[in-house]
Amino acid sequence: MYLANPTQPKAVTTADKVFEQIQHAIVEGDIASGSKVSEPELAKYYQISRSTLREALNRLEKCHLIERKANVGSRVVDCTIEGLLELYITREALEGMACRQAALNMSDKEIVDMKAMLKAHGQTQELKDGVAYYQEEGDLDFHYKIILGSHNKQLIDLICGQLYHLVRMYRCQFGMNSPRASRAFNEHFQIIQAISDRDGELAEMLMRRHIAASRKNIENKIAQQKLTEFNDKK
Amino acid sequence: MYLANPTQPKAVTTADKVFEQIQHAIVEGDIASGSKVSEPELAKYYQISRSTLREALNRLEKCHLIERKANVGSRVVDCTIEGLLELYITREALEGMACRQAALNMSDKEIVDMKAMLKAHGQTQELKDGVAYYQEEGDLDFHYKIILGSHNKQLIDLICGQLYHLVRMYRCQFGMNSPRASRAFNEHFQIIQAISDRDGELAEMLMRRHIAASRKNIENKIAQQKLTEFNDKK
DNA sequence: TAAATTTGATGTGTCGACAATTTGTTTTAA
DNA sequence: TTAAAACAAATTGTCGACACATCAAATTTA
Repeated sequence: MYLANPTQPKAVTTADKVFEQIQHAIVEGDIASGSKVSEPELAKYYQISRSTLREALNRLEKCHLIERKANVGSRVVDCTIEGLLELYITREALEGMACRQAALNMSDKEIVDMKAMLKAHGQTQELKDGVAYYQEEGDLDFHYKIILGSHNKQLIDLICGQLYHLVRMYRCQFGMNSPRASRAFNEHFQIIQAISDRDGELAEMLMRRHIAASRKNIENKIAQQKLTEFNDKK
Repeated sequence: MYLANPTQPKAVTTADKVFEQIQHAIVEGDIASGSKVSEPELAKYYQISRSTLREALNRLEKCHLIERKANVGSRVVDCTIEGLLELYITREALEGMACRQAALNMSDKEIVDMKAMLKAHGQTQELKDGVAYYQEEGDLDFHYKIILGSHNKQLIDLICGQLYHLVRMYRCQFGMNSPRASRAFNEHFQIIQAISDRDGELAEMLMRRHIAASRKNIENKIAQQKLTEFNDKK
C-alpha cells in the first residue's frame, strides 16, 4: 500500500528522488523504525555522494521520519504507542480546524467534487465490503481533500507535508487497515454535509470526533493485542 | 527584542551557529522578508563554505523562515496579512489543544511554578504599566510553558520548533508590541485557573479565545493602519 | 581486578571544485 | 519591430577529499 501525497512536489533533483525512495522504505518498514541510518552505507546503496544523501536526509527530517543529532547521526523515528497517540491528538487539533476552515473557504465546485467522490467510494464499498484496501485509499483521499479545502497554507503544509508521512508509517507498521470502514464512511458523509451547510463549528466538531474515534479504536486494538500476547505466553 | 526559544538545542556545529545568526537576522528584518537569498553571497559574508551554508538554510526552511525551489534558490518568506491570519488560525488549533493537554498532563509542580511566574509578571506590570517590553517577553514565556506542559512531543515540536519562529518574525516586522497587555494578563490568569482545576475543555476554549482575540486585535490594527494611509494620501 | 587513559577505527562536519540548470542578454530571422 | 533562438553569466546541485568528533577496544595504572 502506498499512496502519493498530493501536496508533495514532484522530484526533479536526484536528492528528491532518493528522498522519495528512502521515504517509501521507511514508511513501509523496509528500513526498520528506530534503526540507525549510516550515511556512507546509504550513499553507497543508492550510488550517490554523501552530500546528496544528506540533502535527502534533511527532507526526511523535515517530515519527522528521521531524527538527527549533531556529530552522532540519524535514526529512523521509532513507532511507539505513545507516539501514535500524540500524533492523533495533534491530528485532531489540526484537521479539526482545517475542517472548520474548509466549511468557510471551500468553493462550491470543490464541495460538489467531494460529494461525488464519496458517492463513488460508497458504491465500491458495497461491492468490496470487508476489503479495506480501497477504503483505506479513499479515507486518505477524503482527508486530503478537506485539508486542501481549508485554503490555509500553514495548515496544509503542517498536516500534508509533515504529519501524514508519520500517519502512513504508523498505519503500515501497526497494520491498521481501517477495521471500521462502514462507520468511518458514515462519519465522512456527515462531515461533508456540515461543510456543505457552511457550518464550520459543526464540521470541526465532527472531524474531531471522527479522529478521536479512530484513536480510541487503535487504543482498543492495541490493548487487545497485548492481551493476546499475554495469553500466548501462558 | 529577541527571546531564546527554550526548545531549540544549543548550537554545537558551525552550521548551527550560522543558522541562529541568519534566523535572528530574518526575524528582526535585517534580511528583508520576501528577498532572495544568494548562497555565494551569504557564504562569503559568514566566511563559511556553501555546503555549511546550505545546511543552515535547510534548518531555516524547517522553521518556515525561507522557502526553496529546486534549481532556483531560496527566498525569505514574505510577511503578508493573509499569512499572519493563517498563522494565528493554526496557532489557535495547536495551542488550544496543547492547553487542553497541559490541563491533563502538567505536574502539580509545573502548575505551581506557572502561577508564581504569572504573579511575578503581575507585579512588574504594575510597576511598568504601559511599557510592553517585559510583558511581551512574559507573554511568550507563558505560552511556551503551557506548550511544554502538554508533554506532547509532536505539539511541542510543531509549535515551538516551527510556528513560533514565524510568530516572532511577524511580531517584529509588524511592530505588534502587545497593545492589550492588561487584558491579556487577565486571560492568562483565567487559563492557569482552568489548568489548575484540571478542566481540559475549558482550558482549550479559553486559550482559543485568547489567541482569537489577539488575531482580531491585529486585524483591527491593520484596518486602522490602512485607513490612516488612505487619509494621508488625500 | 577495576578504573581510567590511550589509541584506533568509524562516521559526521566542512571544504573547494566541477557539472547542470536557470536567467537575462544578444543575435538572428520573420 | 517583434518574436524566437542562441549565447553568456551566474547560481544551484553534486562530487570526492580532508578535518574533526564520537565510540569501543586495548593498554596502562592504581
